[in-house]
Amino acid sequence: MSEKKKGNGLAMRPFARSLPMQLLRAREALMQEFRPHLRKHGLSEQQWRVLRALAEAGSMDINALGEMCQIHPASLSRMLPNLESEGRIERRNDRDDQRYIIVSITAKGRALFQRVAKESEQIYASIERRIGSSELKTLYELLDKAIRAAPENAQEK
Amino acid sequence: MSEKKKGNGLAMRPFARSLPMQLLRAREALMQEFRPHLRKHGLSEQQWRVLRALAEAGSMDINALGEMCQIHPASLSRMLPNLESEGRIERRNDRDDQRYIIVSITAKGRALFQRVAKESEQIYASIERRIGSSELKTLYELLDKAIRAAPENAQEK
DNA sequence: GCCAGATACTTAACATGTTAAGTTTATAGA
DNA sequence: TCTATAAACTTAACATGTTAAGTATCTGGC
Repeated sequence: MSEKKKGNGLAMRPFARSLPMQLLRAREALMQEFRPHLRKHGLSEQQWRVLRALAEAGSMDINALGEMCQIHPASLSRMLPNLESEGRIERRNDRDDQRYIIVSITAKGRALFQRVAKESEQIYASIERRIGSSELKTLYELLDKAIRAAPENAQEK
Repeated sequence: MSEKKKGNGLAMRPFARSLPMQLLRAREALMQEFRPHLRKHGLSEQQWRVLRALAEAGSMDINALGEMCQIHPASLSRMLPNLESEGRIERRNDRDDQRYIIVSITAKGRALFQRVAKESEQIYASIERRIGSSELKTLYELLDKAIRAAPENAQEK
């Protein structure tokens, strides 16, 4: 309103051109479609990520699971006892190094995963149709590039 | 290991091709660079979004602020009293409709915004160099498309 | 073998995300 | 005007995000 003309008077690009913000917006827009579906199965977004990671990659220690799910080990320490008491995962100490906790998915957990996966894929297919298969591929490539562009993403260590 | 060959035996595309997951990964990778910077100024990621939104768009009611910042009104109800007691924002009731709370940034808040904005832009410029200006532009376009592809993003209502 | 430092995880404290219920104010219709 | 409904916000409860501190275990050097 009372800005002269020197850019926007803000010394900063507009909020809509904040990459973290747009990534958040895009993610929230997508999750709006998935959340009710997960909720119907009694799963939080984070619990679903854990089941999915374990179903795909097998048993893992806490740090590896956290990296794969993008969930902090401290959060996992709180979540995993619940998932375990519900019989969806198991935890055991590593034989050779007692510091490590090895987490794995149970048969019950895998059965749940299969059910949820089926419906999730349908939602995903719908999203892919709307965005376009080619654009989606490009989007993945650019996201990968942005991830790799980070200073030290500590992929392995 | 013991999978036959039917895809990956998972009835689901790999985790790395989950769009919400890659959006989260990319966002986390970027925020790793911004968070220490914000922290240095005593701002949480969410507090910074609020200041930025108010600096850019002027005063707003809670719902509009929540939409712009992607922060739930319930979370804002908890955050805003803190920002207000620190003298960074102000709240007042709408004259014509007492249900609305109008939030605005103070001079002190704006001064803080300007300081943080300056450094943020430098970090952002570094990221833009690494990703590439052209790719970044394409990335924004695809993110916009993904956001618009959502069923009903309730932009206005 | 012993000890300092590193590693993996847990716990605690506080902020925020998420949902549901509650409160206040406004609006529309009888 | 009165009342039912809706809208905007708040509060509460619980899960998760985030950081720092704490515990147990391991590793390497003496």
